[in-house]
Amino acid sequence: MNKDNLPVRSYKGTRDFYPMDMCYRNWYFSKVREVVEGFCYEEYHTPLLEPYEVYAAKSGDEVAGEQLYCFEDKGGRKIAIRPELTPSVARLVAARLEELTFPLRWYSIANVMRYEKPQKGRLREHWQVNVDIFGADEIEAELEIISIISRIMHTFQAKPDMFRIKINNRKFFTDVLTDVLKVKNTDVKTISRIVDKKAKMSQEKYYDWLKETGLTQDKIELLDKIFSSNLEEIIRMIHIDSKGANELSRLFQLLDETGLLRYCEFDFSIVRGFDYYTGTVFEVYDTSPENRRSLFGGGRYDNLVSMFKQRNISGIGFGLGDVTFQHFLEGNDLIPDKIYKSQQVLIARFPDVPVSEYFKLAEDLWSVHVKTSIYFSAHDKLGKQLKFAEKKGYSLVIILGVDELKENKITIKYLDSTTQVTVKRDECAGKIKEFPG
RNA sequence: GUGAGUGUAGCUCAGUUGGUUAGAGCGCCAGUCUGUGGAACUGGAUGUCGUGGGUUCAAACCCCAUCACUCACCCCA
Repeated sequence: MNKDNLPVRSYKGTRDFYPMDMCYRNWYFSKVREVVEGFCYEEYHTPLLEPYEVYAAKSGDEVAGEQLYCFEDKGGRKIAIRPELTPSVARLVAARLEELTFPLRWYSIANVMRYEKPQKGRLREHWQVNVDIFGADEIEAELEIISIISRIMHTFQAKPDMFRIKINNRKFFTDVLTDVLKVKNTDVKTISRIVDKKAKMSQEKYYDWLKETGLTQDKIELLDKIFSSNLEEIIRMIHIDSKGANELSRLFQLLDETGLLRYCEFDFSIVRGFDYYTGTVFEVYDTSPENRRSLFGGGRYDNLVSMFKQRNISGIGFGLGDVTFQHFLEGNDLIPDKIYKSQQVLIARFPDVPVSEYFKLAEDLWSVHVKTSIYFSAHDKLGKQLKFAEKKGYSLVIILGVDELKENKITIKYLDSTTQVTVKRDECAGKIKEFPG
């Protein structure tokens, strides 16, 4: 082994997709695509690179700062690799604001990168399905998004007890904090950060942190009471007319009426990291403790398009990450074997038959869309060629030796059994088409 | 960036209180079998024991450093 050889591993936190991995990925994406296109969503695609400023303003400190891959291009422009898709799609919408017909239903499947320490369910590069609605202020847009999520889960045969859609509302959260807890507007963000982490830290640490922000003991107790209350009870605690409360109760009413409520629950601790969310926020969790990270995350954002244009258009959408979702599917044994596609026909070679004969045969099959390849070495023994075919996952081997050539026949050998059949050359394609799969 | 764990054949791993030539299973290659695969049997190849230093008569094993990977924290899909 040469020490000077380059490493074969992919860059830290990124994955190579070998053919087998692509079988899975294509299967997974095509199922998601089928669902969102069923809801009349249109696909778009944006560049991997965006101007740095697109993320600097709205994405949240951590993602825009530490986790952003950014550099100067040769012209001295500050460039970032996208850490998420939402600002890009907002840019697309803003650029054609005047000519687009709203509301828009758009989706994209693309890779994003964040500079972080790789661990279970979190890599530096992952593939994300991004689904958004632009220009629909109605709560029905929320309903549609939740409906798409549940249908995606249903498409993968996920049972209701395998996942939970946890819903909150940023406006509601702020109203509760400022009205019920009398927290200053400027402290809402700090407290939302702490609340966001509540589930992942110890009780003591949680209380200590809250105290540091200036929350008194009775306020902390009140916050605990809020967490142990259901949505109706919290709404009753508010004295002002809360738009967020109205949105939430209307949404849950609709979820109930449409039967989607069994997948959903109100969760006051869901606030989400991105600064741009303004209304409904939600995350989807695997109920298995083995896979603790959120599968989907999203919400409503009112001010993202206005970053690019004076006029504003509201948006709501979600991202679905492939890494955690794969863990979800594996953990629940929801990946069928049949997604790993096999090859179809291998044409075996004999040294005393000219290769042009084999090409003629192959062309007959290619022309009727039978996946076919010709063995390269004419001198390998038939046994070796069959072993190769079996290992590679071919279903059929065509045998055309001097005997068959003389009689203008070929032999089709079925690899999943021990049977074979000899037919006339011009019946070959038809016979193979009869073979299932 | 902080903390913990793991690094031995292509893969999964064993390797005793430090003791001669480094082990297994799977996989790979060849043969038994010159026009018939999966099974069986026989044989074969493959290791800077992550890297560098130290302790010792002697290191895969002990110590230090370093790198890589994994997990957790932070943040997020």
